[in-house]
Amino acid sequence: MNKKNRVTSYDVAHAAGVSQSAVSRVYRPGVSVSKKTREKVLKAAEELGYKPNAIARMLINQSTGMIAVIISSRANVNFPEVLAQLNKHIAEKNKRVLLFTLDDADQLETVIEQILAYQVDGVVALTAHFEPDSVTQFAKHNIPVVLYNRELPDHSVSSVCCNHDQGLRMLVDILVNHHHQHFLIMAGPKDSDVARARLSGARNALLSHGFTDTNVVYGDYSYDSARECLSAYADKNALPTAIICSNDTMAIGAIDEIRENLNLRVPEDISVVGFDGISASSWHNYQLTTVSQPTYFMTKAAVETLVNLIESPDVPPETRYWPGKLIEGNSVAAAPRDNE
Amino acid sequence: MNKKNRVTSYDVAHAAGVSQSAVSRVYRPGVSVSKKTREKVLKAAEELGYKPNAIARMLINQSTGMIAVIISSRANVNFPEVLAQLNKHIAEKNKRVLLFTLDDADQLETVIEQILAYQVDGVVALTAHFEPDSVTQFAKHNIPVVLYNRELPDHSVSSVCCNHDQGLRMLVDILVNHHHQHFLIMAGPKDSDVARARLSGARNALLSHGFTDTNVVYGDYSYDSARECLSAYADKNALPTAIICSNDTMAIGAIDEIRENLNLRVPEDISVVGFDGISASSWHNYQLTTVSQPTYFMTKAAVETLVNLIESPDVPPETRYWPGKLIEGNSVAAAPRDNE
DNA sequence: CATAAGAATGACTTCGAATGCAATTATTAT
DNA sequence: ATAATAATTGCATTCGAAGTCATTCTTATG
Repeated sequence: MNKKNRVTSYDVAHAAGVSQSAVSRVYRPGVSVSKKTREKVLKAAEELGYKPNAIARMLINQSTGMIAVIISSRANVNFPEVLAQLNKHIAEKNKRVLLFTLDDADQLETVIEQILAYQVDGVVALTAHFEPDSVTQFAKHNIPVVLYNRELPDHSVSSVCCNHDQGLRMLVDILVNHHHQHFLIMAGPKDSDVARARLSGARNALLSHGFTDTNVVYGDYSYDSARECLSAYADKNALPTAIICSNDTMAIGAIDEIRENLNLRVPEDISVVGFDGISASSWHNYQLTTVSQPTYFMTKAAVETLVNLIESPDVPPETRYWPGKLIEGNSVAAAPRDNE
Repeated sequence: MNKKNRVTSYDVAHAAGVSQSAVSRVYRPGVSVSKKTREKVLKAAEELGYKPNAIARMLINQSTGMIAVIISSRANVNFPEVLAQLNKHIAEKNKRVLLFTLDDADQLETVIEQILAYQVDGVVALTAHFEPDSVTQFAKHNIPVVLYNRELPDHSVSSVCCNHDQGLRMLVDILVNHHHQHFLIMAGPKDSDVARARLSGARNALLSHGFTDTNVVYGDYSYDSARECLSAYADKNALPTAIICSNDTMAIGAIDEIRENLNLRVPEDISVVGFDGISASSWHNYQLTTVSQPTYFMTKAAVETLVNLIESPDVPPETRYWPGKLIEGNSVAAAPRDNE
């Protein structure tokens, strides 16, 4: 035993009267050891409280079994769920999550250094502040990367994304079917990839119905920002009959602002749609029409893609899109007549 | 370079024309190296893309710089915030989070084995399924543990907890000051420590005002469960004038149920209080009177206590309580008169 | 200029488990 | 019983960085 009184394979070997190799072999599956030795070793290990040292094992195996997950703490609402599910899927692959937070660009270098130092088997990036250059760094060190809800322009890195275009098309179709013609897009922060994807999804969908130049206001995904920017917009513009919000939290903020300060009704006067399918979206007062991301499948796909890359580094990068699921609430109604 | 084409200190040493020891010294602070050698080494390292291997360093240093954080995925709502902040504070101490999920008791052994194998420097446990025996196992291996919002009966392990008793006393005092006399406690799941602490806090506070035998219904912290159990309760019992909910999500559920199905007003007919201070609690329709946990300080304290224990293992276990912060909303009003 | 004191350097060993190889033992066939 | 084969076992080495120790090179001082 050493100073930290850790029990090593040598201690067990000594106690069991066998060699260190024998002890090691008992803990490696598929290696031939006689019942007798195995029992002696396990008995001694039990008595001494021996647990194989994963660090030493990593060094010799050239594989740590650790996956770096990079998140930004100011991420959108469904991140806890995503993280928990990622963790679960990674655990099922018998690997572990090493967590890194990346809040602004100047931490980038430090975080990457650390990830490289820890010799992780792979990286899942859930963060916006992650430039193409960074990805290259990992590539240089042969560390597979999967982006979550983010894609690079050249698709040189594997990604798993929700199909925001398709989701927004479903929402816009519903609004158009309800004869809406005057829209407002409430977008998320400009530096978020997801927000950008949803904004362009909304624009594309509207365009395909012939609506050009729809007005856009920018919030920061929060309830308060939604109320503020809608209030500011209402001061200077004619109100739309339908608001397309880039997430549910802002949609809820918009609904409250419409009802409390604009003194109008939802959905009778203004229809509102969101995105994400957070639990609050189904609460009595809101009952949002929204689209939920298939988080379970997306996280599962991300982990599978990554593990695949770890096992076969030559698999080319793939981008997997998952369709959102429409949740029809009660926040959309027929557009009020223009001449009312 | 080896098969994974990792660059080692030997490669750098060779390229720089110095010994491996020299390279190592360049990366250890406070060791004497001449400017000349340092420059040669850094130049070679830069060219080769050398990053010190943290795994090898761990092995020789007998310290991994990793903190195991154990969470249960079905944890309460503010877990993402807690996890993000924990991670931040841990990163500031120049350590890393290794994440483990513990959803039910039968995973306990596996998770503990893995944590021990990974030679983490310490453990932060945010989970209910964590028996006193488990803690003993870590003690046996000299791994410091800090419990978050959980304490052992014998206080043999350090804990950082929100003072739920004090928080509920503030809430109950407000209700009593508003002349309420008929209460209902809506408690969280029976197997959650936090839920138990809040239940007993509510009972104690009521008792101190002379109210005994307050009725209790049990939800699972969710919106739907709140609506269901309140609805079931209302079918068979006289309604209280005040409902004390063990978290904000249930308080919101209770409010919606009161308004939508019991056709009563909040706060005029029934007052409702919550706990947690989630962002939805301040939304227009709810404006809950609630108590928020000082998450920032609690997570900071947890990390500091743990790091302390890592550096000085003989520090005795301490339990630190943090007071909740009262948020006065608009969900409490004077109790309606009995003879109304 | 000689010498002591100090700084810088490299050879070698350590951390703990895994594995190729050679030696040994057990098993099977003859 | 004996040879032939297979199954175990232990020795020695490996993974990559860090630290001990002895040695060499500087620099300052009398």
